[in-house]
Amino acid sequence: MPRERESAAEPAGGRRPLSRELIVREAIAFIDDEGITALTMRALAGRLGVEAMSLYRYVNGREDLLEAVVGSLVERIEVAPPDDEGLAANWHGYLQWLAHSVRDVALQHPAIFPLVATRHPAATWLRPPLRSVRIVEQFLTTLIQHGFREEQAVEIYRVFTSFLLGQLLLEVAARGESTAPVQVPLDEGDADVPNRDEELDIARFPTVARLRSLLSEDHSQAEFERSLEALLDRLDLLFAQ
Amino acid sequence: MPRERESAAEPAGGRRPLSRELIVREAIAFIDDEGITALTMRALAGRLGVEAMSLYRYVNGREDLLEAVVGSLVERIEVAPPDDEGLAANWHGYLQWLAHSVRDVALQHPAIFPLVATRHPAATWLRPPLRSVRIVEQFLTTLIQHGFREEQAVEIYRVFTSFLLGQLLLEVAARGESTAPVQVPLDEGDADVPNRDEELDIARFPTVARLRSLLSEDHSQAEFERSLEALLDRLDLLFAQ
DNA sequence: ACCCGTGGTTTACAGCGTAAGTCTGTCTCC
DNA sequence: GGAGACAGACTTACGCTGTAAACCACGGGT
Repeated sequence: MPRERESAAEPAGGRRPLSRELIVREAIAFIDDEGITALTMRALAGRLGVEAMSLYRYVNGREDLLEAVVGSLVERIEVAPPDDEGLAANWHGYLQWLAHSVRDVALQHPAIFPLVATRHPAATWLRPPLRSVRIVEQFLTTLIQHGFREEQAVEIYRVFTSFLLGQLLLEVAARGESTAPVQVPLDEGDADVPNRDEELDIARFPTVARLRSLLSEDHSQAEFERSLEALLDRLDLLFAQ
Repeated sequence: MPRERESAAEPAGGRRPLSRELIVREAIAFIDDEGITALTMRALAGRLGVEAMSLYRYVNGREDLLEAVVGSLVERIEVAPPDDEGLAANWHGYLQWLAHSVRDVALQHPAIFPLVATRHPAATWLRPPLRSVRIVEQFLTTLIQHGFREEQAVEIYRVFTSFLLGQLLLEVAARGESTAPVQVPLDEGDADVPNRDEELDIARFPTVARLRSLLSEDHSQAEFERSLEALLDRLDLLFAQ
């Protein structure tokens, strides 16, 4: 006798029943695969083997879906390092760990992070829908319990967040570039050579031309670590206790 | 005798003839007024007293229009400080001036800056369409001529850009919040109280609750100056010459 | 007188988000 | 067993979007 199933509504298609979580998860996968502009209600529904309007029972329209997607990613940010690594013992360790946690999520979903960055910069994390209070809470309490004054903690929160935002936005963009397939138009050959004048004008921009390869190198990882270190050192200096 | 007009095609309607520049300018004003999602080809055309399809003679579709909008804003960034202020004499002065130039543009068009930030982080400024090579060129040459090695100049460019990006994204978001009218639904009173549980849970997040006013204060201006100073000092240290 | 480029309009269409109605199978209570 | 109730999907329909394509008006140039 087969193990009982909690839902008898399985139409023998092996299709999991719809749910908000499933829809959001699939939306994330979809955006990862095909980009955010390709995400339409119908297309997403199709991927779930379902009609578009069915989604509306679980999701309050496309805007709400995107909110949920962002929320889901924010949820994945770990708030506290595992005890056994002793990272929580000093605030350097904590901030370092948090930065990497955010970075991991951002790099796992490069197509979504810009959305997170523009719709939920730290400034708006405390407005409904409250997406990440728990991160802020953890952040502030950790710093305060390590001896910072309240205003200092808040200031560090701001500095730290804007640092992360800029750094990751750039890194995500850089990676998207290097991995993106070169967009060859594959149109009819009618296209008149329009991008010749777009070519880098070596006469006008000699330095950029000379340093081009240097500029397009990807140091993201190392640079991230170094900049993070620098930020922490600076905080050390600023708030020497 | 009235001064002669260079265009005899004026249909007595007082309407300037269409042009790419005019369209882009109007699009910027539109976004400033009504936000980016409200910008549709028909709406913009209507504002120009013209039919939607007329825009397509000057603009290669909506996507191209947005590109042009971003490009126009990037163009407005001044590349070099006026000679008479002596800011170009030291690289601190130059970077400070450049940072403020970018900041001015960002704060003048808060609804557009996120678009600039996500579509044109520094990493993509060197790919066609080459939007801001001249900024990069000026940046690099200035630093190099002040004694930095080439790799240093490139690294500073990266650090500086990610700093600006994060800082301004946050500031723009913060300002948008404080000035945004509180979105009261004005629907029928049918709406069941759904945002009660969204309220800040004081029990679970005591620190955030306590520091809420501190967190929502707007120190953007002062903080921007301070962070910029700190960054420059750090660069001083790092590349002490 | 003709033509043709310039700068617009008109018409048309596919695809979007989504409001509203409808079907269908299962659960619950008698 | 029968009768609702109801959840979870599908179907239809509407208004709006971006945009392709065809169509005019008209002001010189030859």
